[in-house]
Amino acid sequence: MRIASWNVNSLRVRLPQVLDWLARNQPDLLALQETKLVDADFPAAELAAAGYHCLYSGQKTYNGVAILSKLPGTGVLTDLPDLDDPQRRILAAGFGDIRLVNIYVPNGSETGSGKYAYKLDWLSKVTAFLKAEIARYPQLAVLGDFNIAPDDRDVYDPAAWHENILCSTPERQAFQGLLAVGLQDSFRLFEQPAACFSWWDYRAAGFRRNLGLRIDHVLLSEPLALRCTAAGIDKTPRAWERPSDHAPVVAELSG
DNA sequence: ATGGTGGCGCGGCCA
Repeated sequence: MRIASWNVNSLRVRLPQVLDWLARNQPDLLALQETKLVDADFPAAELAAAGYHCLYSGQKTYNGVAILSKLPGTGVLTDLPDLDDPQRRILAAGFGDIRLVNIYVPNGSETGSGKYAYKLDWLSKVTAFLKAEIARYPQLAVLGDFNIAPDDRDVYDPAAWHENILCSTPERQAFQGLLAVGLQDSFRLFEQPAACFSWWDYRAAGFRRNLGLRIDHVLLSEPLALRCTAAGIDKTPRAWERPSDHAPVVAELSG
C-alpha cells in the first residue's frame, strides 16, 4: 500500500491538483495539511467521486487537516488530549490494520517568539500523545508537515539556516524525541540522493534553484518500517502551475 | 536587516 502526506496550502485552490495527483498515484491514504477550509466547505463529494473517503478537521483561513482514504476510517480523533486549542492541526484514525496520525506542526515564526514557544509546547504534547498511541496501536504511521528539518542534510544551506526557525537545536531535539517514541523516518530507511527537499519558498525562485528544506515526513513504527519497501518525495506537483509550496512525501508498505 | 511570493480577503496576518 501507498501512504502519503501533502501540505496543499489551500485545498480550495489546489483541489484540481489533488484530484490529478490521486488519479496518477492511487495512494491508499493521503494526509493533507493547510486545507484552510471550514468543514461545511470541504469538497467531500468531488473526492468521493474520485474513490476516496474523507475525514477532516478544518478552520477558516488557517491550518486545517484531512485524511483521504480508500477504506473508511475508524476511531477518529481531532484534538490532543492535553491541549484545548482552536487551531486544527491533528487528525488520527484507523484504516484496516494501520493507525494514522496526521499532524501540522506549528511553524514557530522565529526562535524565541511566542509562536516558537507554542510550537515546542505542541511538540511536547504530541510526543506524550504518541507514546500512548503507539502502545495502543503498534502499527502506527505519523505523517505530515513537521516544520522541522531533522539535520543539515535536509537543508540547502545549513550555514545560512544555522539555529534558524525549522532548524534550531530545540526543534531538532523535539524531532528526535518523536523518533524515540519508537518511530523511524521512512525517508532515511533508504539510500537517497543529496539535496532532497519537500518545501521550497515561493520567493526568490526557490524551487527552480532547489533552495529547499525537507520538513514533511512519514514516520513509521517498527512493524511498519519492516514493511516499508520505498520512500521518497514527488517533486512533480511543485513544478505545476500555481503550486503549493510543498511537495507530496510518499512511503510504500508491503502487504 | 530587509525583501522577495502566495492565500485569504480586502488590511494585515501567516507561512
